[in-house]
Amino acid sequence: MRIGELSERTGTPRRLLRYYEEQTLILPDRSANGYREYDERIVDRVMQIRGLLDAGLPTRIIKQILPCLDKPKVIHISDATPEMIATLELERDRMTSRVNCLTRNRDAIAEYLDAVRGDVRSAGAVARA
Amino acid sequence: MRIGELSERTGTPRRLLRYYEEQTLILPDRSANGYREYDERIVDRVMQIRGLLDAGLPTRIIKQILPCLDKPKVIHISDATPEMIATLELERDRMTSRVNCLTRNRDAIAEYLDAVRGDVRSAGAVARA
DNA sequence: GTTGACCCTCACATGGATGTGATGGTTCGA
DNA sequence: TCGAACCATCACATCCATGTGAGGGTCAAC
Repeated sequence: MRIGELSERTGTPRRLLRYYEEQTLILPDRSANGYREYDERIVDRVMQIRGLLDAGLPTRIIKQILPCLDKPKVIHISDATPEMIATLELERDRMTSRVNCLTRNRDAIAEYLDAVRGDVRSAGAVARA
Repeated sequence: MRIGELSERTGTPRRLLRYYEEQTLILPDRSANGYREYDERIVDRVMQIRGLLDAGLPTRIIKQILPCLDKPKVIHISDATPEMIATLELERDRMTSRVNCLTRNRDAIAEYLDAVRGDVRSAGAVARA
């Protein structure tokens, strides 16, 4: 597919698809006329990129973790340098921290919303508690 | 405490503490000489802000969700406008998405790391699975 | 063969979080 | 009283993800 379709299917501006390519997160090939040609699988990858970006990871990090998320993992095991592994461990832990932080705060928001949605009497009861 | 101590205790540059104040995420009072004076509780709050920022939330949103995370929730229930509630619900869902995305990818990284750390035979076994 | 809808490559702009430094006031101990 | 170590404001700089648009090819349909 070409960039327009990918853009629509992923809800991602073309500009960003080109940007992700520039950051070497994706690597479309080109048809004779120079148009980018995207593989079907790239759809999922773009979604993943967006999700991670939205979760606060910079493209530099995403670029490093993407390769080890591909299903046939073993291919990439060979070229795992010690620094690479250290980076991944660190990033894994950072992601865990993020998950914890987000979960904690989301639960608090949910709890608040539940309280607000509850009728006034129950809210008053909470107030007196 | 003054800004220097808060900075050290939270690992946050002074610059950013002032920035968060400018964004009205925190509201220190001032001593006679104009120095910012921070309450003990602000330490946790700053950590929370940093965590949320790191998880990809903009200060604008953080500002909205912080009030409903304070323990005596009920105080803020009264001034909950419908738009406010809608915003919170949306943000709660966005946070859930982020948690899912992060968890998924973190688990994949962890799995990869386990595979890399494991000996070659077990990696081969995974490959054949 | 022209038009419209695609695509390309620049390149400059913006917004948000952060860095850095200039300039100057306050406090406190040597 | 002087100097170090705080603090203040202000302003400009940077990085990164994104927006926007100019100037120009490609191609299919009419």
